[in-house]
Amino acid sequence: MKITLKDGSFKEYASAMSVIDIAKDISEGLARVACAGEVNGKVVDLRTVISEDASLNIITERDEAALPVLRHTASHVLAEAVKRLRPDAKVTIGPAVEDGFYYDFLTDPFSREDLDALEAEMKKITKEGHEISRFTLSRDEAVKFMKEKDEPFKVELINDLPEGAEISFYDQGGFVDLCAGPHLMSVKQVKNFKLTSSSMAYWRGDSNRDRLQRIYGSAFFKKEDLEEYLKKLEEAKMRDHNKLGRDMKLFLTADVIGQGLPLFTPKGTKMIMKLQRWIEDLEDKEWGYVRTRTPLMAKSDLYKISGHWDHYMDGMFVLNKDEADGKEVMALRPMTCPFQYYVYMNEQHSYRDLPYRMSETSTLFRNEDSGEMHGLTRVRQFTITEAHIILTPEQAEKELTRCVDLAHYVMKTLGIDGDVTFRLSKWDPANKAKYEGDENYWNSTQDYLRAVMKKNGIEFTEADGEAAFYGPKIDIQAKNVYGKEDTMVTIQLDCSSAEKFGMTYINENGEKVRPWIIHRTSMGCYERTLAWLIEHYAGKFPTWLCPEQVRVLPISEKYSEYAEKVCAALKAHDVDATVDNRSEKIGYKIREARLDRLPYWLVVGEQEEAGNLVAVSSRFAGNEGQKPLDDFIAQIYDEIKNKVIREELPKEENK
RNA sequence: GCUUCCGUGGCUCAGUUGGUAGAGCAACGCAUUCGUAAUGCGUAGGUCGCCGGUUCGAGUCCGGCCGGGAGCUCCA
Repeated sequence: MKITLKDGSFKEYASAMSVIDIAKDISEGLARVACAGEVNGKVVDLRTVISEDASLNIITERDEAALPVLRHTASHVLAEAVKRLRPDAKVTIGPAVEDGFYYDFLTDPFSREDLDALEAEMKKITKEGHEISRFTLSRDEAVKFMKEKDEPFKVELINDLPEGAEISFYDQGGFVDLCAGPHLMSVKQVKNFKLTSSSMAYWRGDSNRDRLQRIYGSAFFKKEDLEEYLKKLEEAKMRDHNKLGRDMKLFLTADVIGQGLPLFTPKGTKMIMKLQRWIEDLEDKEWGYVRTRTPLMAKSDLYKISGHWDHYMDGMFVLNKDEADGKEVMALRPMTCPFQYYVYMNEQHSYRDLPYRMSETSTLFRNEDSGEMHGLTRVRQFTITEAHIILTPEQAEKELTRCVDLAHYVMKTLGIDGDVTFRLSKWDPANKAKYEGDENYWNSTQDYLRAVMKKNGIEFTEADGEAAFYGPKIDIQAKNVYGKEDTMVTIQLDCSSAEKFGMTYINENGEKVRPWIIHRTSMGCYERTLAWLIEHYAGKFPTWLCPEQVRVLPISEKYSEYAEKVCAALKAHDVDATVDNRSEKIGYKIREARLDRLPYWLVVGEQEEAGNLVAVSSRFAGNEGQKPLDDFIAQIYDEIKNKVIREELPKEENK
């Protein structure tokens, strides 16, 4: 048998039966993840390899594939610890996930103290250092085995496995768990782990079934890696827009106003206005959009045509629902689509006019469940640069590409293009009632979007059940500091709404035909984009986006007149500048300017006033020394105009 | 909507077994007029998220509501 190692070398062994010995052999020199190997690209337990001519890679702890094995084993150690401290707890499943693992139990909630106690127990278990052995049972035997252990969830899992399947178990010296593997050779190898949090989860994700307690944790081979991971978690919390954005006085919420209804301060508003003015000009001047302004609400009749009444009722704020006093039933709009369609239909269109690109800075209302709201990323009212492009089917491919290009340009300019992933959001064939149109419609539109992305060389994932009810989407996804994913930009293909609304254009043969529609955003809603920017830059935004770009710091009140003059000159060049005129020492003013994350601050005193100079300091270069005022104005004007993203000084130098 | 944790002055927090609120920073005032990360002194600021209950007495115990976090579910 040939064993190939990651370094390219390989060893010949006489018998497949000795594969465990092989693993142990290798483990002494190279590997600690000794019972996991890769056969034909799949990570398996070496003990399952029986073929004489299998060629496999032994996974070493240096391999990425090793971490899930470690973490999965850690989850079994956790399960054993829980069973020791709470014998009545019922075990369910405990997989490795991105960055760690979890395990779900049917038991009472866990407090932080419980988690600490479990960690201590886990350490005890790993010190006991039992070997992990694997054995298999037939399905009937397995059911009997888990029934004896009184583990109903495991019994259910086993019953769902195909008949005749060989069911594997892992025994770590007393605690035995149903598991497909692979695992480490010994619990001894589980060393650097941490239980991070606990929460509730439903059995099989079904809110009608048992409520389980989930414990999250992570594990690493190296202590340094665990420490770095925990440090990263801490740092992530420091960047959390929901904390930082409030601290920086960009937005607030008020109990009496309600959940998911953020209020923007002058600073936060300034940032949003900068984004909005930029996007509107960009779309109109360079990408061929026209602008509309349509009502924030409409009669229910409109939503009945659009399909929202049937497919999106729960997500809407409905007014006069009971038609009291004979008042008409209205609803706040959850999207702009149908409104813009009526603008389109206000006149007759020729194929020569298409694509007709209508954009609107559009405020939308969505009645999210109370538990869904989060900071600025999930709110009940938000404003989005939403466009609907009416076009001929022949134009769709090119226009979809243009939409992707625009979104990409926007993200690149914001400096956040590296954070995103693309997703083809498809319907859910198992839940057809949620969607309009038949299988044919969905397959063809999904194929269309897939082809466009492939043609543009975009890497993407595909997800069922993420489509709009009227069509599939290209979604551009970004993760927040906690690793939770949100849609930033969406580009949707809709070949069905035109029919519902009776939209037409006149084709080359003079016939009235149905257009296709692209629903798209270029940046995502302003609230979510601001949140993303706060987290990406940890509040240290590129100069052009900063609500306060320059602060002029007179050394004493004697120079405040000159400071005001400098400030006025900056403002005349569209720079957001202020003067700190307080009678504080210069060191104090500088400290505050830094803590406020200002890109630039200008110290002015006797020398500067005499020479019409400013002493420039910045987040990017520290103390840049004295410059003529006009030079500085030219420099920052250019930086703002071109939306330059300057590199920050390293942390040590910039505290 | 569900589970769980949390809610003390603008911010960060302290407040011992229930005895009637305290610090630092910020703010404000006065002094200081200062050269690249904290000048000094003083003043003011809280019905302890809201409502109700237990108690002679509740920031502290109990219940409900509102709001915030994490996770689940949902997400056009």
